[in-house]
Amino acid sequence: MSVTLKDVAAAAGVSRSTASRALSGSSLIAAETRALVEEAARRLGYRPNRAASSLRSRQSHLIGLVVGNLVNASFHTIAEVVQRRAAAEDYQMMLYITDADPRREETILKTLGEHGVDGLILIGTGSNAAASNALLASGTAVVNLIRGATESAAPTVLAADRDGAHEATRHLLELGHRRIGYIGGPSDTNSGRERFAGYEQALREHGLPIDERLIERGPFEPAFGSSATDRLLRRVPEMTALLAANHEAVFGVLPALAAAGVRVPDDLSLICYEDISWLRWWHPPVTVVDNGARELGELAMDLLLQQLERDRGKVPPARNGRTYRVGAQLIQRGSCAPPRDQGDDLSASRPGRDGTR
Amino acid sequence: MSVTLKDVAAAAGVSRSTASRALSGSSLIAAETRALVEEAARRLGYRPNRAASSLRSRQSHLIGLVVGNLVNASFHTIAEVVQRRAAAEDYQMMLYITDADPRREETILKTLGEHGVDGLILIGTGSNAAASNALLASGTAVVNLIRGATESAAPTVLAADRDGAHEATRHLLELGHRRIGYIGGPSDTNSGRERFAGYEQALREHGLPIDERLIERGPFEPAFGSSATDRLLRRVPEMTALLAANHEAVFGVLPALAAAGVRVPDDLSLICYEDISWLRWWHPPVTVVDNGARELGELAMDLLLQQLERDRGKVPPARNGRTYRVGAQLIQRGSCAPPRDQGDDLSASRPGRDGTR
DNA sequence: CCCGCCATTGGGATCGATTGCAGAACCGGA
DNA sequence: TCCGGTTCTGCAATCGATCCCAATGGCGGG
Repeated sequence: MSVTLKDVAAAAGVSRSTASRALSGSSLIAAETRALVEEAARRLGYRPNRAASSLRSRQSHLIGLVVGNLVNASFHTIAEVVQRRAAAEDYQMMLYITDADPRREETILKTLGEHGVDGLILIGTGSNAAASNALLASGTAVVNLIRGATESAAPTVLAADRDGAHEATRHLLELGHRRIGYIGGPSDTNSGRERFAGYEQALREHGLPIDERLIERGPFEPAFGSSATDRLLRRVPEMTALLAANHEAVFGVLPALAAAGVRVPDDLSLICYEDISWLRWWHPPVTVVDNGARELGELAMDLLLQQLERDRGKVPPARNGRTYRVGAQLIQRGSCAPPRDQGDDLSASRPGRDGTR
Repeated sequence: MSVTLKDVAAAAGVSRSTASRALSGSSLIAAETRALVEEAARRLGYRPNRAASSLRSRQSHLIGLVVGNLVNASFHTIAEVVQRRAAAEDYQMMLYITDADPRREETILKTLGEHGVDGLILIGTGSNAAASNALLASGTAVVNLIRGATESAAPTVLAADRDGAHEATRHLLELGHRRIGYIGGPSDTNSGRERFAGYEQALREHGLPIDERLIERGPFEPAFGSSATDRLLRRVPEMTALLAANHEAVFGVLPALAAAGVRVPDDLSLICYEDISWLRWWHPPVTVVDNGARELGELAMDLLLQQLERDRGKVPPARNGRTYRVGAQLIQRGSCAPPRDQGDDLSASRPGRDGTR
């Protein structure tokens, strides 16, 4: 029913092989023949049949992106970047959502195999190294992103979570803060562990003890951010700064602070993790640690395209599980200030706003 | 290199045709033969080659989802729903991002054709009805979502934007508000027009005039929300309620209100459009109009699967461009209250918080 | 003037699964 | 025992593009 290569060949008065070569940019073809075929293809509105093409050539021109969810700002930024890059290189992106469920992830990896994706970017649960290695072995390009799996043979792109948290904490310390609250993710996650380590390290470097009362770690949910904030405020009223290193929790932290009448940065300096566009519209604009979602996506695509290139050249080199890091960046805005005088009476200064309308 | 149907057939001691029929759930096959083949397939770890399958059967088991971006909460909710449903029905989802650029959209629609997607859900720019109709004609199932294209022959699923804005406005009117501000999207968009119409209608039904000074319409950006809020507060200090019907602008409206020291709902009642999970964690929890993103996605998938089913049954019935609406829902939380006494002196009552906690 | 090389082109097999059609096996009834 | 019918199975063609291999034609050098 639709126009096939055979039709184009007939219209151009050449054979199918010649037509194929002309359109696939092969070098062993006369320039004028190519022009002839291209013209015929255009005239007939020829659209190649990808199924046939990938059946024969074993290249699907499909890449898969597996993410935990799309709500997380970093994830959908990455999805946008990957889709854009893929399209530019004539690859199509199939998107999969695991909900952080290893079983769903496993199913997805199998399906990906069936469809013969050429490449795969995996923001994984970390528990399916075997399945992803199987794909690698069968010739699929694989890149792990954000969450590394130790036994994976594929390259891994990680955020510099430890550095980011370290830098943020140090910034607060250098402003003079000594009682710095921490709201983070669970310790069985990569980012939860690393960011906490950065916070700890910075304190230690300043010779400060780790005060458990200043620390709240819990699930990636707004509700947790809200309750954690309340607990911190109640437990340690003399806290002068807060590092909110759990992205989802930030949505609960901000309103909880507002509800408690805490003024930022007058009463409390605040740094949030992961840059979400609207945090710059906050009042005051919030200082954040940008984990570089865009760059993470770009680097992962670079590595994937490299592998893809190599596979086409049929030079499968020593695969390695090298790890790359994308640096974090502290973006200073208006939510941090030196702590006020310690002797200050909190309750006296809180009720009034400073009135700048 | 990998296991093919031929291998399975050999292992089970049957022909390729029989093996194929056994695995594809054909009815003309003996139960025990099927069991035999299935067992062999499992044992060998057979994974069908989708490219070959779709070449022959003309079914790609691929569906496309085209969205403008992934930042908008409704869009990524829809992406999640569609992906989930698709996976359950053994379809794979390819995701495309247009950035609301009609030219990109056109390219994407063509590519979708090449890959022979079985179906397509299009949150379009509205300007490529021709291309999508071409797909429809070539046997691809198509559903338009959120943004309708008048000349499209495919069914369309829309949000009840007019009703939603109408209900929200009426709610404010019934609480006693008379000066209700409106921040909305540009009038060349579907939602921008419809929501404004709902606002207008409600006012008219209450015999109130449309006051241009209370109205701000602009781009889907946080920055616009912020500046629009400032302008409204300055221009009409006696405004007692605000309907923020521009989703992206909400991110600017909330901080702008906080910055201006406006208390919600004491000084101003507030309703936002589109339910974003963390608005319930706001202080106070924000009353919203839920446009039903989840239901929009579900209904679009239902319609798509229906078409897909029909195509398999080879009963292409009268295609029609019927339009469906998913009702909006007012979710009342804590950001609305009756207006305070008109004679009240605003400046006198503002400094103190009402002291809870 | 003939030979051989290079640059192109065409023929036809091939990728792996699906499917129309023909035929085998089996059943019961006459 | 034979026949018609039903149920299941196998053969072989097919989908559309790719690519190995052989063939063609032109041209320069010996």
